[in-house]
Amino acid sequence: MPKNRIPDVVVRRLAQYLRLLEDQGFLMGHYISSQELAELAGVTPAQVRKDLAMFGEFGKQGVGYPVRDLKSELRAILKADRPTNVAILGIGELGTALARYLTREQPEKASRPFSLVALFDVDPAKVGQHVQGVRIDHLDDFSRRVSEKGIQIAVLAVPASVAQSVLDGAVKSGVRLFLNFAPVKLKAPDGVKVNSSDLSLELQQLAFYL
Amino acid sequence: MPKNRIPDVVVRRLAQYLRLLEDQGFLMGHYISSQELAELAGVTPAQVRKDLAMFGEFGKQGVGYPVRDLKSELRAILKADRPTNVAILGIGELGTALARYLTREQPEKASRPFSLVALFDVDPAKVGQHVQGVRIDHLDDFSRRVSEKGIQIAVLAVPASVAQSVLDGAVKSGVRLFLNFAPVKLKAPDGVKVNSSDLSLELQQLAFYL
DNA sequence: TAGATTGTTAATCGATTAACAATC
DNA sequence: TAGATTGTTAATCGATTAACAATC
Repeated sequence: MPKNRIPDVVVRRLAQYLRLLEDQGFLMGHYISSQELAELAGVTPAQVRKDLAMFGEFGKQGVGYPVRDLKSELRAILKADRPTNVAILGIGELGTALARYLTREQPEKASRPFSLVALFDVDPAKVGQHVQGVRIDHLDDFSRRVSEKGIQIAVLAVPASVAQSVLDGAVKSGVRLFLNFAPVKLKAPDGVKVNSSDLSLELQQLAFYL
Repeated sequence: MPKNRIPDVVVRRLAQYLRLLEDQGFLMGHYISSQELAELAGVTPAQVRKDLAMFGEFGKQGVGYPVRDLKSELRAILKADRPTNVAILGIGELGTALARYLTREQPEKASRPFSLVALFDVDPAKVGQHVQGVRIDHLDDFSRRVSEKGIQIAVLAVPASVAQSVLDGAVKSGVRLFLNFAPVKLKAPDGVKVNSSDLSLELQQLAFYL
């Protein structure tokens, strides 16, 4: 499965489909058509079929996709069938909110694929405290904890001014996947993926439509 | 200026360019070339020129774009030259973090285009309390406050289960621009714009690359 | 079988990049 | 003027949509 060939936007839609199936599972019969799934997701049926066909032939002509199987295929593709270990770097207001969010109760039968395994900050007043039962370590210990705790994804909730250097350090420690909340464009070497969520950019974009 | 003709992705890059100019302002001379701006933004020079050309001829051949003028043009385009009134709906952990974020100190000369003017929740224990000096009102008062406070953008930080109905109510109250943090796909009528920021979708997308 | 829906190919659409004449 | 860089047109690229034969 050459991931380089799969557009990001397809992966995003697959995650969307999976969530829709998990949310609405109890309302559905054994099969769901591309038409029905498309309606839920707000896309075209052709797009649903194309997205799914990139990973295999999951459907049955004349009937649709078997819901149970489709869910487990999607979970496997997205690695949602196993726990993924997440660390948060920067335990300010936002980092704390994200920690709570990640450990919150999940609704009904949804899989809970993310485990919060470590928290980091540089403030001596914070180091040693606990959030949601997870200890805050000093950022200097990050490298050691990557192997100890098996950190797979690092969430950056640090100030913009230090985001790039924190990222660089984390990359050196062997982490390849990042979700960045600092309002800066980060540069990373090949093989490292950085998704960004930028509140002020989102708001600024909305303001254009005023 | 027919906004329908401007792709979303262009607006997003313009906001990015503006931020880069504001962040790096003190390092720059009077002019910046599309080449230089492109490097900062991580895009091609042709894209920078094309994006800017959609709104006018801001550059001077052989020289580049005058930084001061370009900044103020971008601010005008993005409405960052005037305050925009934002309300947050749902003052849980995330809503509180967002409130703090929106009222935080801004670095140096950056414009501060967003004013947090109102907060809403349905929990009687929260109504009447203050966050960052702003009172939490009951969501029932939303409609009244829209006109009183001139709410232009509503940030949805409510639970996923009620996000759609809260959105519907806010639309009835006359708000047209939304930033949604609930992990659900929201439906809105034409003329209403909803941007979404979905943490679990971002993480799920990263997990694909494990 | 008849009806329905998939998987896939071909057509369309839109955005990005390249190229270059205009011009500062 | 000579050199550089814009604004814009044309070429490329990639993703979305339409269409339909295969087939359950």
